[in-house]
Amino acid sequence: MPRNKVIFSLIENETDRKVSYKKRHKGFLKKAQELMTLCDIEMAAIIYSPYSDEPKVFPNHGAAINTFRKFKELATLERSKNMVTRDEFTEERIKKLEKNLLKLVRESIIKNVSDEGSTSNVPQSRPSTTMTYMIPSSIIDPPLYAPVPSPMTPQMDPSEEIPPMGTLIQMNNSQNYSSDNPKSPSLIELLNWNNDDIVTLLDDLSLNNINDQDPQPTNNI
Amino acid sequence: MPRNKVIFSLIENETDRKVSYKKRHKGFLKKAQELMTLCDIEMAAIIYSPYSDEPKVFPNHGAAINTFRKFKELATLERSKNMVTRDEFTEERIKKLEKNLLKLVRESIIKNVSDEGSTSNVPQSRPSTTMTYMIPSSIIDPPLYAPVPSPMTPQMDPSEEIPPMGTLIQMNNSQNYSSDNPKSPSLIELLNWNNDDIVTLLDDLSLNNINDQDPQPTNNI
DNA sequence: AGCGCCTATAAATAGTCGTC
DNA sequence: GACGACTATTTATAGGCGCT
Repeated sequence: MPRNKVIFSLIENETDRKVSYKKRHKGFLKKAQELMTLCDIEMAAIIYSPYSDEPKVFPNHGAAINTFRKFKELATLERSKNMVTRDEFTEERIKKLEKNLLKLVRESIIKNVSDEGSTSNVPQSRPSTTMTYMIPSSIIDPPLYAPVPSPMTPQMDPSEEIPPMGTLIQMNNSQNYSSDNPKSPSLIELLNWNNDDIVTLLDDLSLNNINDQDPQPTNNI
Repeated sequence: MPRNKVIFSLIENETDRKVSYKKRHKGFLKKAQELMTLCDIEMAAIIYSPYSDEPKVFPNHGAAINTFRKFKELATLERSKNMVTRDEFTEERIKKLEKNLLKLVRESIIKNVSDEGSTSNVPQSRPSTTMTYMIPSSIIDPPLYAPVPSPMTPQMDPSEEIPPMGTLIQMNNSQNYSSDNPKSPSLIELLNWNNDDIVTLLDDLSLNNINDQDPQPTNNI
């Protein structure tokens, strides 16, 4: 800008460009610092350049992170980048967990009935214990109110979509079970899980650095 | 800076401060634009001020998001803000799932043994099926190689830390089980889960917006 | 108080030169 | 070629003024 007026386009000469970058980078940071200090505002900046291995983060790492946090579209950014909120993930997990546990319990029962006495999965040097265990029929014969497959059905198609427990399936023979018929209990109920169990199962304390403050009013978002 | 030299501290007078902010804000963005264009670098900035409801995002929303993505400490930021990567979440889920399933299976067995014949959880109008089910002793008596609690132990302390299946516990009596002793099978193995089952259980296609590119080489990080 | 405009002046910096 | 220092200039902008 001195000597010659600046041309607002890429500096073609690589050497000149680097020199200019270094000068302007320094000036830019100074301007940023002035703006921040003189006017008492919050700001952050990142500069990636070919001239440094690390990005320049203004005003510093921690402050920049705090500022980025406030960027209200950050959640959208993360969702599209292989990240989800804990609540979203947890909800999906519960559904999937219940569905798959149901399937696995069924398969496991079928397998153990047909292979009765087999302990191939258990170390031979360890004794096995045979216990009589009440299997609620709703686990074996779901979906409730739907045609009951034989327990000896060889193997369920893994790709088969199993409706969630508790879902009422419209019967083919249109026989109507009225509302006095109890609803199928969910697998979670059958396993005597309560809400605390679920929370315990899905909550991970090691990931909780709980400092959700957002103390600032929305007037400067 | 003209007329009077600038004093590098907060402008106390509120009116002057706002005027100065407006001028400097404009100048700052111009400097940023020049730096970006003349030197061909990638950068982004956010400015929160009391003088605008929306933060000023430079150079624009989408570009800023892309730049923030590159900020390599973003994962740390998210972890502390109730967000985790899918892999981190999945790994923790597997551990927690196995641990809690183990506990629940134990409790369920204990409950059903002591309340044998009870079908309180099952609709009375539906028949129950009693099946003989081989319970591997390692489910009942874990941790394997550790002191074995009585199956009739009333109720496990929910806060009790259960070592992951497959972890070898050093015995108190120092009796050494050499390596020819089979390793405790994991609960997942006992349930006849294979890797595909795990993936199915934990993978959620609806959350996969797979666009993991990172096409840029690391020279401008 | 909040503007837009003006202007004098402080700051920023492109180009140059000399060293390594 | 990459710096460091040194200008000569261009830019940025504080303070003023007038208007609303």
